[in-house]
Amino acid sequence: MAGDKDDEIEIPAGRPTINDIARMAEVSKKTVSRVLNKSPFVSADTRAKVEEIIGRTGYSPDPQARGLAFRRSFLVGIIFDNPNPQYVVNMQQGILDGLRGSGYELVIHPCDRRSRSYLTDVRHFVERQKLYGVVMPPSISEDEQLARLLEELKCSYIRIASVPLDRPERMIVSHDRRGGEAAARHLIELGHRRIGFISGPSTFRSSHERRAGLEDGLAAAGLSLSPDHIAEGAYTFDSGVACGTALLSRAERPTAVFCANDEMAAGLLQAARRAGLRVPQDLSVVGFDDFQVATQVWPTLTTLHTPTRDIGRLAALKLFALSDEAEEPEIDEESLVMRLVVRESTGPAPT
Amino acid sequence: MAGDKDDEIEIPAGRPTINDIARMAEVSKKTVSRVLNKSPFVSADTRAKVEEIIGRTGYSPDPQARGLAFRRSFLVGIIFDNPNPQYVVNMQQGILDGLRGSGYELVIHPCDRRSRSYLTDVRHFVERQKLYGVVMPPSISEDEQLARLLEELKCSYIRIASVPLDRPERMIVSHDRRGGEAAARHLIELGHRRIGFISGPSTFRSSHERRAGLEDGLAAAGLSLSPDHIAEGAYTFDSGVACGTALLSRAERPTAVFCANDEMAAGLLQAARRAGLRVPQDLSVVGFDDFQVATQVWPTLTTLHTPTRDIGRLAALKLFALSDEAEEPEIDEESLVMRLVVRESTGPAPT
DNA sequence: ACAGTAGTGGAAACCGGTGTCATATGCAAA
DNA sequence: TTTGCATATGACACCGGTTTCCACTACTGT
Repeated sequence: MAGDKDDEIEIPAGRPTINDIARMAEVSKKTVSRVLNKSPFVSADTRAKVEEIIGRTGYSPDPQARGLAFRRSFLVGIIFDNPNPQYVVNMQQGILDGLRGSGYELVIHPCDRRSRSYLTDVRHFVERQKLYGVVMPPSISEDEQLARLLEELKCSYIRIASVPLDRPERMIVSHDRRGGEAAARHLIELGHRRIGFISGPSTFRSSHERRAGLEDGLAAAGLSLSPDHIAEGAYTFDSGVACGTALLSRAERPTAVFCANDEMAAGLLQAARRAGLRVPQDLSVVGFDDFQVATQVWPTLTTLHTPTRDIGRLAALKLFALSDEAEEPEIDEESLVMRLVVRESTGPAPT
Repeated sequence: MAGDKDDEIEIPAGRPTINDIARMAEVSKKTVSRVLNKSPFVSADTRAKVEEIIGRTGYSPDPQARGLAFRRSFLVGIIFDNPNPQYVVNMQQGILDGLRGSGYELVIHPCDRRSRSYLTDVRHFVERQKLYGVVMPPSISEDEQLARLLEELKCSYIRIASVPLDRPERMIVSHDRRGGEAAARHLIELGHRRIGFISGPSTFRSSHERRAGLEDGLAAAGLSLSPDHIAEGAYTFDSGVACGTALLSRAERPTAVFCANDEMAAGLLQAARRAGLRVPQDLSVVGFDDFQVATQVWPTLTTLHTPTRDIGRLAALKLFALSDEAEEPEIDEESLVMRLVVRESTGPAPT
């Protein structure tokens, strides 16, 4: 028993490791590991002692070493191709909300679905980093090839889309269709009968759903969407200008137009101004998203508020639920409802 | 020598490890490691053989194991508190441009400087992940406490700001002042003499610099900025409306106003409309940033284009240069110049 | 009193890389 | 021929965790 004068508990110099904690608590590192991983086979006394020391030293296990042993990382990825900066930032914030306090971090991976190497890039990204999971917002979420790739790589994922695409535990379905219906009801209540629609790109389901909702609402009032009053845009401001110009030059132009997003609605306002139409006296406009642009144009846009950040948070929580690390979060469906925000761009139909 | 029938080269089942490569190349794992790390002490033959096998198997080393041995990670962080989504997304894209092909990934960490735990949060983030480096755009880049914290944690960082803050190798200085001067020259050439300014929050250096540039330009023409024609905004649309309303109600109102960003310029347009002023006939407006909003308002904004994405790319490259992993990138100063984009919101001064 | 069993803790191997150090080889100089 | 040095390679420990396996308690039931 030489050198047992040194059984004083020393605080190590740098960041403590599991060995330091074990030494200070006078247990084996395995026992510390059991405490860290909440194993039931640790006596209350031992657990308390170890936890006290962990708290006092501020120890937290090294994610790399942990990950190496677990054969996975503590990183969550977001793979996206959505062109709207505000959508992206809100979604990132939401995911981080859900990750907070878990020790997981968020790694971003924007991509271009048209790129030849897109799937290979994603494969390298997920495989190399051994991601814990990924979140995919639209429209990348609708890519079945990508979903199959992640399946093959055994990487958990959550898809956010406006229609159910696969197993519900891996999906968050946004209520775009009901949003479109709310827009329709609002315009119909204001007396509009000739209601037009500017869609997003045909590759976006959200645009289809928003249109389907509009048609639901119209049908309920005995109305329908005339092919003459539909234009296909690209979710961009410029496409909104172009589609708006086209719609407003129709012989029987609509008295109200529902746009599949705010950017295009802003473009439509521009087109209306150029055509000498006053909004909302001559033309009512409804947007979708309730992003900043909705309050920065004139007149301000009546639009549907999308709870992007809430959806992001939910996505992170669902990811944890997938691997039994947490309970399936109670989905507060009400918080995901898209609410109509009435501003200046809608008014009674011209007589 | 029992079992030497098995010296056939087998392709391993899952992802290959360094051991698999070593076995297939009939060298030690250490030699493979040397090839990976470009050690000069490997013969050309051996190197070629190992590289051939690496290429054929698609092997790439595990960043976690590598990081564990190196005592650092292959993650770059971006710490930001900038409220503009488009700035954030452009910056992220730029950093990713610079990281592409390097094997590094980008981890995001938005934060709120007013939060009590902000510095602690950053410390945990950087320390736990053992980040290779971080990029800090304004205004978080101006926080000296944060810089000292990173110094203490021995974490490389690049600060992006409109004035030099510390050692140049850790800074990217944006040319906000010259941008402000260009705005001034433009307005002066159009005949404006009473030129106003809407600033950002006083905590943003960029706003000071943009104003200083404006004053440079005015001084060169023998003009100056009247205190009556200055209002302090908050870089937000609403503050632009408020400041605009204030400035336009002055007895001698300015005939042109330079806004420290586009959002506020959009707000000013709104205020002008409410005040019954036509832009640009009665009032010229110059913004700053050239973000999407600049082309989505009416009239479209004359503004200064900021090369956010290029700056982000440069930041990533500089990070590598800090640790001799790469040459100091040749800073193409010309690509960082902020160019005036003339659109509809500026015109000759009213006579 | 004597096994049988569940609860608890430790030693050693392992995850996939890198660092240190020793050794083997080739070639020029003594 | 021997020495000396630089280059090329490998053995082994190590980074900081987890898992496997085993030993040692302290209870039970008979």
